[in-house]
Amino acid sequence: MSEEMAISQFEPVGDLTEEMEAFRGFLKTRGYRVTKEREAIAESILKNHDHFDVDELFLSLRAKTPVSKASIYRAIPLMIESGLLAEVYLENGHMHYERVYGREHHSHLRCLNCHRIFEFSAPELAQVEKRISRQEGFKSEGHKFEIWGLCSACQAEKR
Amino acid sequence: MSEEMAISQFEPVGDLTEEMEAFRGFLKTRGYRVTKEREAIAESILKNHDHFDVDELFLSLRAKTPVSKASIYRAIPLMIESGLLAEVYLENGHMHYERVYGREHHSHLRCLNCHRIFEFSAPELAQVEKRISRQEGFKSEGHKFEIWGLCSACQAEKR
DNA sequence: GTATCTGCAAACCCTTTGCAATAAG
DNA sequence: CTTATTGCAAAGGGTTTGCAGATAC
Repeated sequence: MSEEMAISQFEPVGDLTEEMEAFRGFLKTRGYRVTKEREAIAESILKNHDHFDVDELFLSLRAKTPVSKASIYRAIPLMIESGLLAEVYLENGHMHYERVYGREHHSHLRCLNCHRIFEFSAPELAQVEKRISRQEGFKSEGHKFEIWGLCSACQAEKR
Repeated sequence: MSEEMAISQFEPVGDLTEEMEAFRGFLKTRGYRVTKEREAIAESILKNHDHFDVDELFLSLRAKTPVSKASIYRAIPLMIESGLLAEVYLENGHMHYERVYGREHHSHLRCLNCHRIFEFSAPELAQVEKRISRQEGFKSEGHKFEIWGLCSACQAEKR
């Protein structure tokens, strides 16, 4: 596990050509237009947002290439459909998203005290998804696993 | 697994004395008052709501013992704290709840087409929670696992 | 040139909150 | 009696939408 550090932290990625090209390809295939706003949004997410909410994205775009919140909200379903993003959790009344493209599938540990998100991988979850789906005649497309509680720092603090 | 049938279906439970008494006890212990509104809400949930949203609860109470939505919204955190309820998922922009008291822990299969919820139990999930928490120094308080995809009926329909 | 997309502002809708009246203990 | 709780209506706040102008193709 590594503490989730991406929120509001700049974390440049080497070459985005491939990822951006994949997104443009998705748009064209679907008959959607490749606009500078959509490119700016996707690029910002690929560059510096592993986890984010709409406001963070809006603010981080404002400096270089301002995009209205309306356009961000309209772009999100497209990015989810393209496999670039996923909704992860609701906190304080608004949704938080996570970049999926180019990252391994993982699950979350959520601290109820400091609200930080930690990530981990547990291979048996995919097996559970598979087994239960087979048992129930379900055609699964994904799963989500989350653990909540107190992180080690917050346990220490309360002692 | 059994299809989740409780939504807007009456499903009487034998004797609610014990469950209601537990809820009253919780209120008293915390210094909260036992009001007829809180009793009506808790009783309605225990009697006929395994899964529900605020509007369903509001409407089902309206006939016999009307309770305002404000009071329902104010009662929910208390019921969650008492262990009677849990938030389960956000759909169509509003929260859905599930009765916890007197039911076994289970996970959900969510059909993306018909939006029905199916339930299942997978014992290894508790083990994953335990193992990961130990590994990460986390003090866990619960977990949630969800699988989404197409239920068998919806697969057949689309064929 | 034409249909999609954008920004703006207003609309939406679920949820929360202020306040005066009511009821629990 | 005292203080928590209720219902109402208004406010809040994230998200969606109508529309006119801009832009991709």
